[in-house]
Amino acid sequence: MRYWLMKSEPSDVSIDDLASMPDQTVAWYGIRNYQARNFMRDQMRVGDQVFFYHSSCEQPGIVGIAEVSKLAYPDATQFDPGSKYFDPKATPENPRWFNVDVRLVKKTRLVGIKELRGHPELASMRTLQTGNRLSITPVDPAEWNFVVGILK
DNA sequence: GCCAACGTTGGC
DNA sequence: GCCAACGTTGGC
Repeated sequence: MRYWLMKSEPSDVSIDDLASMPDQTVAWYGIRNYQARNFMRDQMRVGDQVFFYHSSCEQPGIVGIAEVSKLAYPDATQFDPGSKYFDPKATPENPRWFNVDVRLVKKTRLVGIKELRGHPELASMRTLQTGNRLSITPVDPAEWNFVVGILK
């Protein structure tokens, strides 16, 4: 089993939005970065554990734990001309973008980016590196366990 | 709103 | 295949 960190803008889908979804599950649509897509399409498996992270907001940080509940499948928004995620180069026969489904495991306290950066144990966490622009990043088991430890 | 960082695009 | 221009991300 792998561990991941997935960023979402709370103005788009917040942890509370996720909690109120049917089955507390959401399709992780709208990823238009190849590396992030490849993580979902090639590496994510049902049961993988995910830190749900709020980005581009007043208090960026980890706000919950979720899990992959469905393997990657074509992202429906790429075929929708009315969507801002529409991709004219994608066809149902040749989809370009994929997403997994993610289900809430539990909300946690907010562990802000500043707090995360304050722990030397997390110094090499992908998402904390300057210039990191990936919205989906792998998390080392040691990092995962450390963060779970400070959540309490 | 600023801006550093970096991915993508497209002309050559 | 190079690389300049452009767009986007995301913390501050």
